Amino acid sequence: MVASSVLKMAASTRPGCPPHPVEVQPESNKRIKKKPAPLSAKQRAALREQLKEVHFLKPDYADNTKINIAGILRKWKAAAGGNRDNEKKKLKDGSYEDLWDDRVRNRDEEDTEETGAALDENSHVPEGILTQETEGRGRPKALCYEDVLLMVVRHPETGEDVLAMAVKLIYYKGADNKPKPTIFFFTATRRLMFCPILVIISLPLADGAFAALNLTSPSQIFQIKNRGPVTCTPFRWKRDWLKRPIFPEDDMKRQTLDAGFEDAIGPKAFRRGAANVANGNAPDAVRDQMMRHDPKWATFNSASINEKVQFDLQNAFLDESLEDGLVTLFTRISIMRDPRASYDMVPEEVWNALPLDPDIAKLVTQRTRLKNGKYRMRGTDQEGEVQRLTKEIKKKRAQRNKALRQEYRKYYFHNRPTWDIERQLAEGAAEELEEDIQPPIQLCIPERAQLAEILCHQPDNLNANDLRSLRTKAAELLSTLCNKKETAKRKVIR
DNA sequence: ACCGGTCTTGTACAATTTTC
DNA sequence: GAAAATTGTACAAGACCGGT
Repeated sequence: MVASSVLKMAASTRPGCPPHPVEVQPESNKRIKKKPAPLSAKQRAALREQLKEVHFLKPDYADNTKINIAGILRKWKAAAGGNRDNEKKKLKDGSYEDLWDDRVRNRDEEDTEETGAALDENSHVPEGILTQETEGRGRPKALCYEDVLLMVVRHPETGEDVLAMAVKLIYYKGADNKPKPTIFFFTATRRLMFCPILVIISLPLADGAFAALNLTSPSQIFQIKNRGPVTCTPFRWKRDWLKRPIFPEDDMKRQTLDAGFEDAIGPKAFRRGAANVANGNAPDAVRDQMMRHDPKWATFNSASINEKVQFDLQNAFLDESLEDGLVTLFTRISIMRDPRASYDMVPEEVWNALPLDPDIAKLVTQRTRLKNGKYRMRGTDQEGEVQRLTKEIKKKRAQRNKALRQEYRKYYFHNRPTWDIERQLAEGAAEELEEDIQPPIQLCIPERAQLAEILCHQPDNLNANDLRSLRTKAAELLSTLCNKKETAKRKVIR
């Protein structure tokens, strides 16, 4: 189901920001790296044997992974101009300081890291440098750690200590360029699949971003209680992590296609869905709160953090009841779902029957001619050209295959119902045991498989304790998963 | 025109198959 | 038996697009 996208999101697209992303290794260094000495046949066989057991690899992230949102990058450049005042003023008046506590104070930090000079934390960096920083390598405008406040709060009604989360989005929407700081509150949901807190727990654990050094497992997080008179205990992030993105662009597209939806479910669908559901179930005011908390409420200076939190948390708890609506939403989307469909569902015969693409054929001929019967081109004059052709061929083939996959999907979804009808009529009343087959979960990484199992097949009526341990388990799996990626799956030669 | 996205192209890396 | 080619995962970043 949809879970796979969640898994994918968490596992595959983490930015592997090194603790100090500063000294940028010259790219070439990595590439110059010599090829390892060739192995003997025996060694190779041994290695092959060993690799049979390998089901996952460590992700190989770029040194300086950035969020890939073109619009934001453009804004970055543009923001060097006058546009920043708005934001700066907001920060200056101290409105957010109590809630977003150490953020403001830490604002001038990258510089220290960069030069390696240990500036003391109270020293002030001139405005100019600040602006420069923001332009160049300040925080990305994606969701960063500093935008997320995870905390244990006392439930206003039950008095229980529960996890809650405030997420601040500055540039989340708007027809103009103006930042619209908006704070969303979340509490844990009973349906683990939709639980935002689960993710926010797992990612920092995998990153080691919690300020509390001995905080290393999800179960510890769930254990934290409010001690003494406080009713809110926020988890702080390590300073290094404040300006780093929590997660980058998602990769839901292919995953949801894999799950057999006719159209990929994207963030848009979620958003639209959420709005629709709220429209049906809640008065406008509540909907507005759900979609966008008025930024003004956080701007007053007099209130204490606890007041704020409490005020808004009540609304957050209200939202909880909408969870069921979300389930409904997925049901609605799922009407057109066909579990038999997948990303690449082109049958063998079709692949085999595929006529030669004239363009590709031409390129291949060209290459063959260039190679002139030789196999090894290293050092020859034609080497470069042959490589170029090889690349071109590869690209063309990839495009072609992709087009075919898409075409076939279209074709399938269009015709499938007709085929079914025809078949039914042909077979008369021959009762077909209508398979509501859940596609089996087949994932290489054990953590991913287990997690999928938990999220997809979560039992409905768990008691508080069981739910809690399941939640813990899920968070553990999720954070482990962050450090693994799938190996490539080789199919039989086509 | 701009925003918030998606699509496409290009790159690296590693495992595997093909070719000579 | 090793070089060359191909394949699949993943990341980067510009191109492109539809809605307002």
